[in-house]
Amino acid sequence: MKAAAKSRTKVRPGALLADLREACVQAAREVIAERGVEGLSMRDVARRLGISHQAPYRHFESRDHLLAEIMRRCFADFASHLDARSRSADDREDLAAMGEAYLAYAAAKPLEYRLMFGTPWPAPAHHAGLVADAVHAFDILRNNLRRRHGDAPGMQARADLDAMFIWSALHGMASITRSQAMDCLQLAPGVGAAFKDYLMCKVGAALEVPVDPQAPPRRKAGRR
Amino acid sequence: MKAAAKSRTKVRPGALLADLREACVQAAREVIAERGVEGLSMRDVARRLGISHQAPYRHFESRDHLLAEIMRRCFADFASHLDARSRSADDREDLAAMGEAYLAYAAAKPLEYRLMFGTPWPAPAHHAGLVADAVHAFDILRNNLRRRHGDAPGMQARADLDAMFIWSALHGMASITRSQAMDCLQLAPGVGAAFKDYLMCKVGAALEVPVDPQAPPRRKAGRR
DNA sequence: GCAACATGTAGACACTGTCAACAACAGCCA
DNA sequence: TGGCTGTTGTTGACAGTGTCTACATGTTGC
Repeated sequence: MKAAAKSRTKVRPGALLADLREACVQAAREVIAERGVEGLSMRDVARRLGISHQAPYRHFESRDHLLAEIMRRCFADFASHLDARSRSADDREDLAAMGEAYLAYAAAKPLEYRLMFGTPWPAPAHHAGLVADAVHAFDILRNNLRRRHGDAPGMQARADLDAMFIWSALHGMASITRSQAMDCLQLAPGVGAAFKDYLMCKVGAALEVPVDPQAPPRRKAGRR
Repeated sequence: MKAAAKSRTKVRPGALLADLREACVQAAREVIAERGVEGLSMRDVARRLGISHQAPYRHFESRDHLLAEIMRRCFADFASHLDARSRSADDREDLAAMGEAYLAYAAAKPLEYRLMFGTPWPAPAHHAGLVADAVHAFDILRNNLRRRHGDAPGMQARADLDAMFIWSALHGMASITRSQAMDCLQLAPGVGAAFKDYLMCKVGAALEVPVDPQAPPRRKAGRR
């Protein structure tokens, strides 16, 4: 044990820092995978690595700082996952691919998804360069819609509204699916399987319909 | 102190149980309101009530059981809030009123909303009659849509799909708004204010559009 | 009156995050 | 070569947590 640490430091000074920091992050991700975010404990991380309970504090100011670092990586991973979607020249097809990629990520990595979008951000997250990756992911969506809506005045707001609408539907579906609430609702047969495609269709259709946000629909006959 | 307790038990045996149980729930809700769900602690509840740290355990098996009881009340409160919406004979108007009520509740009681829909349910929640209230709230929405779609075969599934779509959009918006993620995104001016009405319009429009969930839109020209 | 029961208290245990003091070691400079 | 300084890791504390056990007290039913 001690000899191993010694040889490590002899071979490459400073490597121990990087190694242990990285090892902490990996161990923490394992803990989260096994017991969820709430089950993450600094002492458990240290125990898994066979180091003292205070060693991780040399690399992370607090538990929340460790969590923020993990969240940062999740956002970067998520953004690059969206970037790696199958591209299409057609903006509508590209948008659909984005939606599929979003939901696929949420389904494949539910813990990471919940970490990013389902838990309140710890305070250190706001100072960890984490927001940049989050905004980058959103901009992938936003830029697609800005291309569609053009640069006319007011159209940027329209694009942002569409982006927020799409994000709401996707995030809502991802959250609801993850929560397994559907198991309690005794839905009609086939609903669970068809849910995703149905939602994507509805969202796509909603984007094609011209909307005047000032006038609530079918309140009065006048169209404007 | 002791005299008060004595007189209480003298007046009505068993009242002390109900009193303290109720007091625990109220104190716990205060803690949650002040420090969030994560900050809820049995010992803190006891301290606020001036009782020993073990007294609450006479009325709640564990912290999670206390939390489940609070969640149960939240769901009942939420369901009755939806029931108390301004009724309308027109199903579409009624649906809109439901959506407004849903979002109003999420905005007015963000902590309760997060407790119900944003945190993983503690194990005791599944055995606390809590699901019934949750399903009741969902049925308010589902019944509206079943009226609209009729009883033809397959139409129940369609109604459930619409319900899930609507819930996704509403829940997504509520979550995103609550997370204050919009503050980071540098949205175009007015987007924040218009978001809710825009989303409601889009959802309403999407419900009017006929959708064939089998065929992804604009993949091929053939409509069926 | 007495036994059974419900309720509340006190003390312990293992666990947590985090602070403070200490030890080992690297690199730097005289 | 030797000492100084800063980094890294260890050890030991402290206050906080949920929960188990043992105990006290007061009420109810026979």
